[in-house]
Amino acid sequence: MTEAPYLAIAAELRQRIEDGELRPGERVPSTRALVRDFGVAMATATKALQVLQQERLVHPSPGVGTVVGPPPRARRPDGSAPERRVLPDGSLDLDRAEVVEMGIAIADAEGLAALSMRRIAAELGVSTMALYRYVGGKDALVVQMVDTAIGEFPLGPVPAQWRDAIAAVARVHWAAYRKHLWLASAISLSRPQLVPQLLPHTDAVLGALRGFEKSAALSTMISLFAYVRGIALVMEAEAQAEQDTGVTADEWVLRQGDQLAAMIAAGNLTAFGDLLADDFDFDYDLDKLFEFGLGVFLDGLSVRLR
Amino acid sequence: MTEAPYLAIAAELRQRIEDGELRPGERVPSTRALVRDFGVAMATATKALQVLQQERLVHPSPGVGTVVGPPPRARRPDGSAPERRVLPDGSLDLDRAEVVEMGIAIADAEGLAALSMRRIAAELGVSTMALYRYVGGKDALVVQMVDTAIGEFPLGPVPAQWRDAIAAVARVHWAAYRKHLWLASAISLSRPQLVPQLLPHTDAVLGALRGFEKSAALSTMISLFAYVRGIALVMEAEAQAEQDTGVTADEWVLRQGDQLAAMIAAGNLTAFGDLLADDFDFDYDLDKLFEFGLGVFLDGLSVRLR
DNA sequence: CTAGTGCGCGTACGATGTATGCGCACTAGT
DNA sequence: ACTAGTGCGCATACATCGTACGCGCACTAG
Repeated sequence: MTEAPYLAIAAELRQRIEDGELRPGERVPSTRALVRDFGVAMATATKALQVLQQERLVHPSPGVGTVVGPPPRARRPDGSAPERRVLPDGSLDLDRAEVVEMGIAIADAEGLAALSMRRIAAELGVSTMALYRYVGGKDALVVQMVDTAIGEFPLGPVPAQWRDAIAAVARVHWAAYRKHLWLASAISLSRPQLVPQLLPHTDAVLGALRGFEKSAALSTMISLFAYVRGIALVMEAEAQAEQDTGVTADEWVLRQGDQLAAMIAAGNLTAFGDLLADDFDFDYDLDKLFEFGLGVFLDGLSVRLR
Repeated sequence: MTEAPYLAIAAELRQRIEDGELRPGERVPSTRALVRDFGVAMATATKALQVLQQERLVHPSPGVGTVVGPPPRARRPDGSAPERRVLPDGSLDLDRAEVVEMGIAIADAEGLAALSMRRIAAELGVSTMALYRYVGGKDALVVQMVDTAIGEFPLGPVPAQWRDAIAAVARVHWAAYRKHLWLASAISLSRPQLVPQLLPHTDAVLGALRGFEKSAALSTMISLFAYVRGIALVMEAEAQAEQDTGVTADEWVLRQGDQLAAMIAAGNLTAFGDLLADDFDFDYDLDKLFEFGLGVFLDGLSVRLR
């Protein structure tokens, strides 16, 4: 799930193209040639070429082979759309969007753990492997999901005051996490892939802090996002636990109360004991919690950045 | 991996014991009886009884059955330790510790993704299923790993000043995350299970904030831990990516630079562009980053809590 | 000695992500 | 018109996972 067999072939071909060894118009080795030369299977070679195609470095020319260079403007043979449409430029974004949307829908409803390629395929009424024509793999799919999920929450006009601006970005982030509970862990799981829709957010924060030292601005941004995601993860864990066990946090405390009390007594955890002693009822409102932490962070920034 | 088949049986029996329907000294249904009555397999019944045994609600009496009540003081038949020792009280903590240690070792070296029951078993030179006698399942194992990993970092004396106290706890946490890169995501993944070794930490924070409003103290604690884990996740992602791809963050920026620049240009992300424009070199030191954010947070608390 | 117990672990099941290979529609060249 | 060769699409199959299952064993009470 984290390996890369066909990517090596793609990389090699890409190198050859960039070095000018393969010039535009020339034919890149056919899938069968790749099969022979690299000792791999047909589909692996196909996938390698597919990668380069998505990068628009090459394009297939039926009956000829795969040639170097971007695809020509599509000739629309008119009509004959095979149920699922293909965009004018030959890319397959429309179907990809469908797959990604379905992924998001499943993850929203049942969490990232319930997200499987088979599940998506079944839900869309297509075969499992058909998905791989649109998304490249599960990891890539998740990155796409993250990107479009964040894209649902555009920034809007950013306030002039740096403090308000930062708060606005943080709240947008929070809103996204709140709607898509899986988002927080998905962002951390997917390697530091480029998430284009995230760039305006980082830009807004950096812009708001333009007056300050650069390293401080960068540190601030990372800290801020780390904090927001941290709280979001708390929220996700709570939601998942409740879904899995059917027990809310309050009920859990009630049920585990004895064990907890015993441990508190055993470890003479006085402060903890005090907290539970008087019937103090902490309402587990994560929105308030988030705003509290955000306020603290911003106050701290005011001090630090003068 | 997240279901509970044998636990239902355990719960039912526990209920019967607590209700007094099964009194101390009486025999709980034998494994074979459970197999018959619940329509499950032998091992499932065995596991159910094992659960109650670990809770010390029942104990096995060879040749008789499993009887209600805590186990008697062990008779040591002396010698005859079958290679792997068993503790005097009959528990199996020693071997469990071995399993947990091995899990930690693997996760430390290759990340949580590389952690599998088979792998642990192979590394220990035992059969896979033998592990289940000591740890109950992978989820439980991970919780154990988290607990002992945190346990490696005891608190020591907590400073008197609330600010210093909180900082001390946060730094201990950070040290733990730093040594065990998998810890941050493991804590979030494992359900809100009780992690005993964590209690002193929360207690220390709550104790330091005793003077303040209770809900504020609790919010502060959660926010603090969320922040620390958030930064730790950034660190983990970076480490994982580097291990998987063999590319450091700096190299990545260099390599992806073009793509990034294109996106910046396309989205007119001016602030971002400025940052990359002059050859500003952000040294990606996560320790400094962590301290920066911690400082901000503490400054903010000073303001908020007066 | 026997009948019954719990224990330990080898085997096997049902998931997963995805590499593999086959049949097909298609086109360029003859 | 025909053939040889292409890329495409998907059904099949594999490796890996967590762990439920069931068998054989050592043991003890009667």
